Amino acid sequence: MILSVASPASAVPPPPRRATLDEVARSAGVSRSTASRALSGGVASAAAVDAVRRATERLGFVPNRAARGLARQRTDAIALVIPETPSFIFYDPFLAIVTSTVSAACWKAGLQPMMVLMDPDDPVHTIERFLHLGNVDGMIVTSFHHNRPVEDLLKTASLPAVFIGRPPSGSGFPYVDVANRAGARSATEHLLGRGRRHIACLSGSFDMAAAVDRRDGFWDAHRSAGVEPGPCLEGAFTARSGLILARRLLAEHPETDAIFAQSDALAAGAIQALTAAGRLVPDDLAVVGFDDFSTATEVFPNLTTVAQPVTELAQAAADLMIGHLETGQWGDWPQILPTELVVRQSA
Amino acid sequence: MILSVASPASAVPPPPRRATLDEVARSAGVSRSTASRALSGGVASAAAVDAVRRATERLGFVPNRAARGLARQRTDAIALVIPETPSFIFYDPFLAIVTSTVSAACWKAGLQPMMVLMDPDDPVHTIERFLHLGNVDGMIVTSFHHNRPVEDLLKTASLPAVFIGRPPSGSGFPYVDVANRAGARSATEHLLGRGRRHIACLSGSFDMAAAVDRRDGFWDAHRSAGVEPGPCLEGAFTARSGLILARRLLAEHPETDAIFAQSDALAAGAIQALTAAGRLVPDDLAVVGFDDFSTATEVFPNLTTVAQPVTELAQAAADLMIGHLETGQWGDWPQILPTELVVRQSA
DNA sequence: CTGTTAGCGCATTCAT
DNA sequence: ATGAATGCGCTAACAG
Repeated sequence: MILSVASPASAVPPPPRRATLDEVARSAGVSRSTASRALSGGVASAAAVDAVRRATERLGFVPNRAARGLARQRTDAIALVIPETPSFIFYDPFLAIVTSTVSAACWKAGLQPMMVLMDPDDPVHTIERFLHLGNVDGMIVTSFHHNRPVEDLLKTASLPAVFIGRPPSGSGFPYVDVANRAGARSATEHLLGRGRRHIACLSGSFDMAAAVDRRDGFWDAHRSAGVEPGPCLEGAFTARSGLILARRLLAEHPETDAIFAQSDALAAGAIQALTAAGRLVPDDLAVVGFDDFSTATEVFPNLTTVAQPVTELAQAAADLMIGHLETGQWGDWPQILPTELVVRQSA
Repeated sequence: MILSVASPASAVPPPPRRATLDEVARSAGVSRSTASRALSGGVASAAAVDAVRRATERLGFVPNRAARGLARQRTDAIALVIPETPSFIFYDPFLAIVTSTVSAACWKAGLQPMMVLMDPDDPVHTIERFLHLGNVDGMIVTSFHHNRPVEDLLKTASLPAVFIGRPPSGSGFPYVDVANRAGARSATEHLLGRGRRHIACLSGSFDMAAAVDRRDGFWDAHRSAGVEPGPCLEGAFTARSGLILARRLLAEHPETDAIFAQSDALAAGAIQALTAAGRLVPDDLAVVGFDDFSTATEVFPNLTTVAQPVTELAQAAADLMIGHLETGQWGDWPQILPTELVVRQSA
């Protein structure tokens, strides 16, 4: 009786040590190499494959990643590099979508995604060491700001890399992007089509390619229409920035009758400033955003905005990377995905 | 000449193969084990440490993670498990903050964070195999819905785990959480203090502990004040849900003069519905949210809301996990972090 | 304090 | 088609 108290049947779980390939092989009555082949699709008799498969299930075998990596000289892991200060990452739906999409794609392909947050101001020593052969097989870089040290670091990593968003020209990195310029142009044309003639542009930081491209699209539309473009105010892609820039705009350019904001967050901030100043949207000032994230339908009035296919973008980047890892070749790039103007209430 | 064309000096980059510990040791004139100790802080003479350090820099040595993991029987990686459908993850600032905070904390501690997105509806076979000894040393679980299969899966993983947010009662997992109940209570009390007597609650799904706790706090405040609580409508923590629930509320409970929304997104959706219906916020209906994410200051009127310290929460979870990995012991838990009511315009 | 000796778990030659 | 042998790069006893 005492014994059963000291060690009831349910008290001692089976030792948590995992089964090894060796044990599977023995249990299946084959050699380790045969077991290895059977599991990884090498040559093996049907009988062997079956026996190994059953032993695998019986023992709950799951291959050890480190061991496999050591032997195969690859990690089956890829880094998702985001050179951005954490405080921004928090509030950026773009990065959230990219992160989860890339993650899902990697898992599906048997790769492990690793998020590498990389504060540009930090001593990036840890990450520098990490981004080297032996830790990951490749990297996907997004939210890249023009920044020489970081660019050099990525280059010396001598790892296959693909960028989400146009990389610094001449860097030669494969990349995918959305049609920022065309999208901005269509947004601006929409405004012009509604008879607006004093359109301002609220821009993200010009150290990012997206901000530059969208500004150029804004200018393109004006040039084609023969209309003088309004001012282009540079800030960040945030609501706070939108608030501040819009206030400045009202003060310095009171004739403005429309705003092209380079992000939904910028637009939301701008609308807030306008509303607070007693201006009606879209009557007094029309506003169009860029992104079509959830903010677009959370603000009032709902945002007319340029929808960008972020999920597809991230998927394309992942596919490019995965393809390269599997074939050693790069697929077609750059892939430029189309945007679409979504007309709601704000313009 | 032909030879030089076939292999110009600049065409063949130095073999990208990394230096190994062996080479470092040889270059430093010591044995491999001494080099190993010197690098990982074991016993070694100052001279040896110095020689190894220099050789390391000279050769650009970076230790191979897989090899180290194999030898030490630990991976120095932890999983951040998010059992949530991707479509939701996209738009949840809570998860974004948790993700980046946990990531940063892990990197700092020399651990590699791995985001494990886990669609509850998927055949989770891949992940099931992943969450086992040999792939990660532990896991941090967040955004947990009551879901038996997933709970069982996490348990059978027999991995150290810590939850962000109260886990299913009786599960025994260490966890950290915010004071949801007290926070909801203070929000409701604020509304009562402004003379509101018909307060409704817009709730997230009750399969999440946070929704239940916040509802209880809503009731607590009413009970203490001797006021009959208004209806509690269940939905999700999203803006879309807020829109729908608020419409229903207006139709079914027209006497309502205030809303406690269990998230900022819910509040934003509700405000939109109210505005569309011609109700003034906060005059006709006061609204208070929960979270204090960026939405709170992006909507108009700005949200009075219960701020929750998500960064600290995530940090606490990471610390708990890291501490366990280092000492084998669990630190104090549960840690319940305080919330704070932030009064703005909406109530 | 240091070098020698064994593995860690798996993939992959090479024979058979 | 299969098994035996070898090695991936590192850590951890173990003697010295």
